[in-house]
Formats: sequence, C-alpha cells, structure tokens
Amino acid sequence: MSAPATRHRLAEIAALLAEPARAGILLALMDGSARPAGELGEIVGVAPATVSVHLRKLVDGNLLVVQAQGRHRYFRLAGEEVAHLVETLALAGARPLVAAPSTRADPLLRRARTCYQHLAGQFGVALFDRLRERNALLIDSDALRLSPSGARWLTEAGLLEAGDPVAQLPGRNCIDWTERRFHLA
Amino acid sequence: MSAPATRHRLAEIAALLAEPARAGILLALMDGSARPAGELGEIVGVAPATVSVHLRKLVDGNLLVVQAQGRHRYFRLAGEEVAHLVETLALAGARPLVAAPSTRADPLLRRARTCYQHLAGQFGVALFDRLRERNALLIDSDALRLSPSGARWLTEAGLLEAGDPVAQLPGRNCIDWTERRFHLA
DNA sequence: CGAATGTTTCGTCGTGCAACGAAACATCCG
DNA sequence: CGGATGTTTCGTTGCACGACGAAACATTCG
Repeated sequence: MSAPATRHRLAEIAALLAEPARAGILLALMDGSARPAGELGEIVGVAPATVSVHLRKLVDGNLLVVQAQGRHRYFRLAGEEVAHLVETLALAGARPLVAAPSTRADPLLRRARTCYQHLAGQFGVALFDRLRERNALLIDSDALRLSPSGARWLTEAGLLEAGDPVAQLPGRNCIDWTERRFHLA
Repeated sequence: MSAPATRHRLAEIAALLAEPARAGILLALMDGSARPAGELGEIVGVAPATVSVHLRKLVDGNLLVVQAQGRHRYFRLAGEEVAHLVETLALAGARPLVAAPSTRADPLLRRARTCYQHLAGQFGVALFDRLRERNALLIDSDALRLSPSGARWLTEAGLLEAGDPVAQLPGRNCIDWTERRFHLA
C-alpha cells in the first residue's frame, strides 16, 4: 500500500512541482505549447543558467519532453497525465482547500470511513460497469477502447456526439483508489 | 492565467507533499482513518518531535484536520479534494509517467495543441450538458445537486443504482481546464 | 497530588538545493 | 571561417529546512 518506495516516489514527483520557477514553467506549457528554454526563463523570471537546470530536472523526471530544433530546444509537457497532475494541483490551490466541513466532535465521524465520496469517480465506475456489461469495450491488457456498438450506445444515451473523436481514443484501465475498482481514466 | 501568485501557491502545496515523511503520512490516511501523531510517526519512521512539525505544516496548509481527544490528537485528511490530490500524485508515480509517445520530428506535433484529450473529462462535460438540458440539476451559486427527475433519468440510463446515495450528494461546479467548460466534480 | 503517557516547543546541526556569473559548447548566418 | 545567438556546465554563495534530543506542556489515572 503505502510502502516506503511509494512515498519516496510521490515525494520525488511533488518536489519537481515544489519550486515556483518549475511550477511556472509547467503552467506556461499547460496550453500544450512547446517553448524554448530562453523564453521559459523570461516567463518565470530567472537567468538562463537557472532555467536550464530546472528544465533538466523536469525532463529527467519525465514531466517534460524536449525536441531539439536547430539552436533552440523546445520543451513541452510529456503527456496528458502530466497536464492532469498540474491541473489538479492548480485547482487545489485555487480554492482555499475547504477547511473541515465539520469539526464537531460527533463520534460518528470517528468510524473508519473507507472511502471519500466522489461524484465523478462513482459515475466513472458505474459507466465502466455498464459498458462492460454490454461488451462495449475492447480490452487489451491495460489499454482499452470503445467498441463501435459501445459508441453507438453512448450516442443514443446522449453522452457522446455522433462522430466524436473521443470514441476513437484509447482509455486506461486502472484502479481508482477512491472506489477500489477499475474505472475509466 | 499563470500569474506569479498561481505558481507560488501551486509550489507551496506541492512542497507539502514533497517530503517522504509527509507523503507517507498522507498515504497512511488515504483510507479515511484518523490517527494520532505517535502512530503516524511510527509508520513513517521518524521521531515524535519530527512528526509533530510535519503535522503542523500539513494542518496549516489545510491538507489535514486535527481533532483533539483527551491526550491524543487525531489527524485525518481535510477532505475529498485532498484525497484526490494525493491519489493523482500517487498514480503519476506508479506508472513510469509515459515517456513521449512519439519523439518523431513530425512538424504536425509542433502546432499548438490547445488541449489534452481526456476521456473521463470529456464524458464529465458531456454528462453535465445533458443534465442541464433536462433541468436535472439544482444549481445554487457554485454548489449543485441532482434533482429527483435527474436521478430518475440516470437510473434509467443504467448509470445509477436505484436509491444510490450518490444522488443526494452535492457536487461542485468548476471549470475544467482541459475542456475549459463547467463539469461535474 | 504525583507518576505515566502523548504531544509540542526549543535549540542545534547538517545537508540539499536554488540562484547567479563566467566560461564552455552548439548552431546558424554572413 | 568567424561572429552572433541560444543553451548548458562549472564553481560559489547563501538560505531553507529536515532531523534529533532535551525540556516544557497537557491529560489521564492511581
């Protein structure tokens, strides 16, 4: 579960985001753009030497990918997973991170709550179940795609526009910690 | 957008997760349990004095809430938002954070991609739209709930079990950066 | 009250790391 | 080839912070 290895890896990734300069770089790339080192340095307001070491760390940590092009080197986010991570962190910072909704000494609060309710998460799990019931998914190890019949069903249910390119995208099959079930991601 | 304030706040939160001891504490609480300082110190393997300052920082940063109880003080995650944050970070660390799927110098890759595709995100937005079309949501500033008729519709579509308590839960109304639209969270 | 237990505060030490200028390296252009 | 421009490496400095033991504080129990 929370084996020592897990927390070190978690801390390692978090540390990459824990410096304002690096956070600024990632935010600047959130629109999917690819930018050269110099420009990023200017955006976050540090010297070229400094931004260079930040970029190196972000690339080494697989948060960015680099693409050499002449005497420039263009950096961009390594993938949607990274974008999602930055997004989550940014949203957490946007709101004041709700203080405890109730600090009342209600003994009921003390019973172990085995999960946090998460509306979208539960819909994701429910949706996954329905899709699998209908053989609407093509499952291949941990990658999965919507089958044509599945796409049709979702369209009829009004959840998908006809011809929506999303239908073609591969999803990932992973365990949602909140639900401890497989879900769509 | 990525105003200096935003990146400092982001870095600030990330810094709280950037220490193995603190990451371990949060992971240990991911099951929703509330644990006293001493136990947490033992779990992550640091002296009482050390865990105390970590806990203080996590509470000050609104990631944990504390609940005094006799000579113990029980700590637990401050809310589902925090659980989601830790979960995202842990999942990012679990897989090797996909290296660039294609490093090919395809010039098409260089065009600005204005968004990252996110299957669940797009479903969330689509679902939100359908629900609003049907007046299935009771919207009150930035809180929202499913109306009875909305719950009925989702049940008929097979996305909700009859009597599912989720239907009673308030959702949040926030902008999804990926879709730049309101969505369910 | 006084001992036992759980927790925080204080003071100190050591290490990690961000920042910069200067210099090395690479690439384009005239 | 040589000068201009973009980027990285090197070496240094300074600060932030995690770790701990000792001592102070709080709470329960005998």
